[in-house]
Amino acid sequence: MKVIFTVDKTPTFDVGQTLDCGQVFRFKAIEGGYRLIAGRHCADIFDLGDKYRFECDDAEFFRSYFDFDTDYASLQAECRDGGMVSDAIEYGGGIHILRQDPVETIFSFIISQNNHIPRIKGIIERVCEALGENMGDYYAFPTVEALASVGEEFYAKIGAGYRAAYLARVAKSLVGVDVKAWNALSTDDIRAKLLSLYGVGRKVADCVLLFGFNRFDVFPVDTWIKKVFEEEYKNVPADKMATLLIQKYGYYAGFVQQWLFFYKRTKKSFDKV
DNA sequence: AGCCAGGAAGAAT
DNA sequence: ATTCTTCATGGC
Repeated sequence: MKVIFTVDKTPTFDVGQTLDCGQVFRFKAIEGGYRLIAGRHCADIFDLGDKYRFECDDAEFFRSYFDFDTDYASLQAECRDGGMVSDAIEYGGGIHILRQDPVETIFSFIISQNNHIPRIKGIIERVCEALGENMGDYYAFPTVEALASVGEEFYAKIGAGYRAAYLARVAKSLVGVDVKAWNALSTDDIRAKLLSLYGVGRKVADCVLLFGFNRFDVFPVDTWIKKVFEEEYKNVPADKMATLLIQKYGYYAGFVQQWLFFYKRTKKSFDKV
């Protein structure tokens, strides 16, 4: 925890929005900002009003992780529709889509299924405390070997519920697999590999594609997104709905999904728009 | 107290 | 190929 750098707060970058839009779970509020843990790295991020001060162990890691090289302003300009998407961008335009580790996102989003965010965070934290390397004042996300060194009983004991069997089995099936190498494949081919993992369906696969592989021609459909489009696509199954929304929003579907998700989940007056 | 949570597997139809 | 049921647990 020795490297320090600052980043401007702009209309297209807000740390609070970026962390709270549901894409990442290992963060918490601290005095004056947030503590974020990603993989084996940690950053304390302080809100200085007009900028953010990052105190971390690896500046290059977090500069890449926060996706500062993407031009969000022109991205947003292309996505504005004068309607719902424009409103969502107006509300959550400070969101950046993080560049997370694929294996960490696989496990995190298996845990997330049919679950609450506070509980998801608790389960992930207990897994890291038990199996991750002690980095001093935090725990690294465990290696797949560590995750595979325990069985279903462990994951049940730390509160994963019926997802315990999924976690144990996926851990063992990923030992020795170079998941990052899947990046060379097409979005559809990566999705097929993800769907072959026990406990990974279309929704979790699309979250991993978006947050772990940074593929934006995906549209994860969950209960909140269903609410957004309930009139437009009523009685359409979630995975078919995802396909329709990808056709509708094209290459930027993933960004649109995040803006709409954040807007619907956090803005109470959304329905009156 | 009940209902719901960023779903998916397996069975039934 | 599509729909229904079940799954474990905590937060609200």
